[in-house]
Amino acid sequence: MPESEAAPPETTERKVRERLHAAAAEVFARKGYASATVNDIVRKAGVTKPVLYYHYGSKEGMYKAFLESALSDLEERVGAVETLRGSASLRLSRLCGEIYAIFRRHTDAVRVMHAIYYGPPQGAPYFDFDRALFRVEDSVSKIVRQGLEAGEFEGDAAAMTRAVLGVCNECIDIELAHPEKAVGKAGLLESLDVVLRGMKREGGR
Amino acid sequence: MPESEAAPPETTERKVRERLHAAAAEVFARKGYASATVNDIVRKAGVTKPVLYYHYGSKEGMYKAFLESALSDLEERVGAVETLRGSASLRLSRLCGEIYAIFRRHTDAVRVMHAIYYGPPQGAPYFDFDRALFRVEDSVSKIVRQGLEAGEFEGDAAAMTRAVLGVCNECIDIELAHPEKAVGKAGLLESLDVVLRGMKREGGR
DNA sequence: GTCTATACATGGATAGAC
DNA sequence: GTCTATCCATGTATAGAC
Repeated sequence: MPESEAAPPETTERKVRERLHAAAAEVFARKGYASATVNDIVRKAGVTKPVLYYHYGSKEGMYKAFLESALSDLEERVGAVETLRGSASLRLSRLCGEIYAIFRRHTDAVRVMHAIYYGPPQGAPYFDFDRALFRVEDSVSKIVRQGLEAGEFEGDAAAMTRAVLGVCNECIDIELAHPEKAVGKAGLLESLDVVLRGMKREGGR
Repeated sequence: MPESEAAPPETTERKVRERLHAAAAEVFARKGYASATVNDIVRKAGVTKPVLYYHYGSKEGMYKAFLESALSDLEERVGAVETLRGSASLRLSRLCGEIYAIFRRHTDAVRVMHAIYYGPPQGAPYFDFDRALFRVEDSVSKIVRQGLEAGEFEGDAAAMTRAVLGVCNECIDIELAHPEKAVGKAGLLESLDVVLRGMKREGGR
């Protein structure tokens, strides 16, 4: 990033950077890191190659800036939800709803992250997804344990945490693979309710 | 599976094909489709480039053969579990256990599939994952509906199906991202039990 | 800051001998 | 069936003018 010394009409530079950022998001999401080319990105952004290198240094720099902006937003919003009050069930609903909302805001980044995190590294540069994802896991885990202490829940904390995260991820996965079959926030909360209440009929067993 | 079986002195060809297959599995799983190179595969298999082209035609043919063998195994085993009898809960446990076992047998293929199916296509050739995955989903869904009809379960069938698949995928995802944190079949069944019984304490609310 | 033109490396695929 | 050597397209990155 060059040292700009009080240059007011920087609107052009800003817009170029943003256009590159948006174009990179689309291209990386459609092709993955390895298969995405700098040519693809600059073409979509309506600039030439050296412009990308001037602003982001390399394909790698472009990629990291793209992921960084999405994941920092995730951490911020999950942190905000942690301050809410109410029953553990209610707070889990809110948290899951927020996770889903973040996914909708950053679908491109989630798709790329998903592929790299669970799949082959694709030769992509290292990126610390764990920091943000552990944040989410800890947030769920904390609410579960509070529910246990309050006598609202019963069972194994780790198994319950996995079940809650499982329904969130399942609904996100469905939408990633088949957008037309998306279940939405409503479908997610419905599945969360299954986990909270159980599938078996009351008194059955 | 090659057509002719009555050729005894084919041991060399067989071994070469199998070595290539195994090498491709490792390389695709470590690098993904786009980033994996034919050179990587032949080097690991201990053969030269034209040998791969002779047996599999192209990088694409190598890739498809690799996935096909894993997914046909998946379909076959899921079909076998469908014949079992017992309560819906028990059959769901068996099915989830089998899904996990298949994942363990074909971790490489699952990793690659996961990335392509939920993530960017990576410029990989089209492969019909849906056929096999819908088979799994239908299998779970059918048991859930039978449980509902028998009065063993209560709730929304689609939401319950998502919850069950969610715990399976969650446990698989954990192992894909952090093998050292794997919860194993036991952990999976524990989480499935959470879904069956519910997190909330009996009588609470 | 942005352009044109190009250096340089790599990868998929094949020709042709054996 | 397998080898050596090579073709050719593509991709990242940069030099140098404006």
